[in-house]
Amino acid sequence: MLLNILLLFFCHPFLMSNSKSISDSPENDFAEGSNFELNEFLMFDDWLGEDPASMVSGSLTNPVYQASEGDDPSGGSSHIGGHTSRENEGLREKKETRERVAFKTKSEVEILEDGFKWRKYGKKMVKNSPNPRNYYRCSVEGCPVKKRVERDREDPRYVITTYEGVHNHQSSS
DNA sequence: CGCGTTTGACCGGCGC
DNA sequence: GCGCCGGTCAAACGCG
Repeated sequence: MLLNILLLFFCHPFLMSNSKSISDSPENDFAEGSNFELNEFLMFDDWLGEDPASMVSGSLTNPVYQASEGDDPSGGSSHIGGHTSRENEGLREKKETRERVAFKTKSEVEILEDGFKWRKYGKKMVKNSPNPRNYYRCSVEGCPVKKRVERDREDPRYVITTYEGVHNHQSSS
């Protein structure tokens, strides 16, 4: 688990800068683990078109994304337990913003300070969850990074933060 | 006045 | 084709 974290941080520079900025800033009280603790995290590299259940890294057994589609009676459940449209992977060629990382943290607040400036651009109520989902974009002009923040469906104490893309600049704070 | 948030509209993909 | 659903836009608004 720890090896996974180190390896992933090593592979993703923007994650390294995130963790560094958290530990460097003394005003972040949750950096010491008082009311903020990183319980679990999921790592997706080139996530699109993959079965999320197969992407859950090593020792993680909590199916975050499976829970989000568990009991949809309206036929909305699709790619988790049901069919997998793997044949589309061949034709799938998307843009560069493919890397996705999902963190599941235990926090009372949803605004997790990670060293970057974010601008909210959307909010949605998702199906199967009473909690809204917030969409943020990196404030730096030209930076393609987005993130979405939502509360866990069945554990409102947890916050799921999903980063998408790689910063093309230094952290700003 | 500049920048961020809010919030309903809009849009594209997908299943029926 | 229609409607649902997740994601994004953008105008209005708020705040320093």
